[in-house]
Amino acid sequence: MFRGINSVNIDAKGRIAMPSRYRDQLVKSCSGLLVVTIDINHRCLLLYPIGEWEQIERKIESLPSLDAHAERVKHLLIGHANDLELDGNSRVLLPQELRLYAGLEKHVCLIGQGKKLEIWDQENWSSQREKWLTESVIDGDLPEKLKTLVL
Amino acid sequence: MFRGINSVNIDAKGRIAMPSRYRDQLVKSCSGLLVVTIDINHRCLLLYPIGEWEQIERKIESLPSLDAHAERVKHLLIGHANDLELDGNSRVLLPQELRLYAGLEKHVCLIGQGKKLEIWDQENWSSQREKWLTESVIDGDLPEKLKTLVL
DNA sequence: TGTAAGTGTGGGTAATAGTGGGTAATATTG
DNA sequence: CAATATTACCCACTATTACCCACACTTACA
Repeated sequence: MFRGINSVNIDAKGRIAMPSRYRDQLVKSCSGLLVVTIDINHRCLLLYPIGEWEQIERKIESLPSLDAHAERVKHLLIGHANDLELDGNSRVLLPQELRLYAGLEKHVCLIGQGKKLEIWDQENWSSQREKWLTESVIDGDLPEKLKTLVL
Repeated sequence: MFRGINSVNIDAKGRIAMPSRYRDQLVKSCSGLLVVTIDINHRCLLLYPIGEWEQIERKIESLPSLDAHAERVKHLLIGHANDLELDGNSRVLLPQELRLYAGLEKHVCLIGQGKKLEIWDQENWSSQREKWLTESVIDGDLPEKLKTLVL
């Protein structure tokens, strides 16, 4: 289970170090095999243990082929998915294509989100975070499940 | 399972190199025998391991002969299908006819899409990708399965 | 506070992937 | 059957990547 923020640097070769608290867990649960893809709503990346990803992939694949929305999701998510493996130093190499998409330069944030880690450019994350914080909550728009959520 | 993007160049003879991560898999699963045909919705090509293609071909062939849509699909897909084989350097030669259809010049993208690889001209892919990325998601139109997808 | 262990970062190097092109064999055309 | 074009099979070069080692800095603990 991923949670919390980590700030890490991308090195000249495009690698990031996996925070140490996730390492044992990742080696045990998926032998260090991960999949990274794009987030289609934000300019950030999503990082899954291979097993988690495969479940999602199966769901996406089973979507109807002739539906335009399904096709879009399939192309964006599966089309941008890349297998990764932790190296000897527990780092992963992020493909250039994806680094460009998310605007990852040097300083990035890893945001734990349960099954997955999100990878944000530091700047993008800060501004998105501010946006979320200042957004007012209008009850009318909330889905039923959210309305009844007890924190 | 094909996933992710690869940028490759078509050489002067019309060949493209199969990304290395697929090579072993292709040799094992289909002895390097592939089938390429056109995508009838986009200006790109579809590349299948021979086994996968044969399943699809059987389905297409069993479509009713007197249906106009079925006839169209049959002609376009089966009519443009070409057998390919990986050469000693793990490359395949794309027939000129199909290269022209997809507007493949020099820089192309291989997009993994589960059972198949899509072959796009770099430019076409970029613009189609932008289109998909900027398309707004209108909940009302989403198929049920997509609405409940949890990433 | 000093030492040891571990994390995050940088970078060198050998292996390999991707690319280009020569040439001989094969197919196509007139 | 000759002339031409196309394809298959090599070999060679370059850029990228995987793997390794090194070091600075933090944390843990005596």
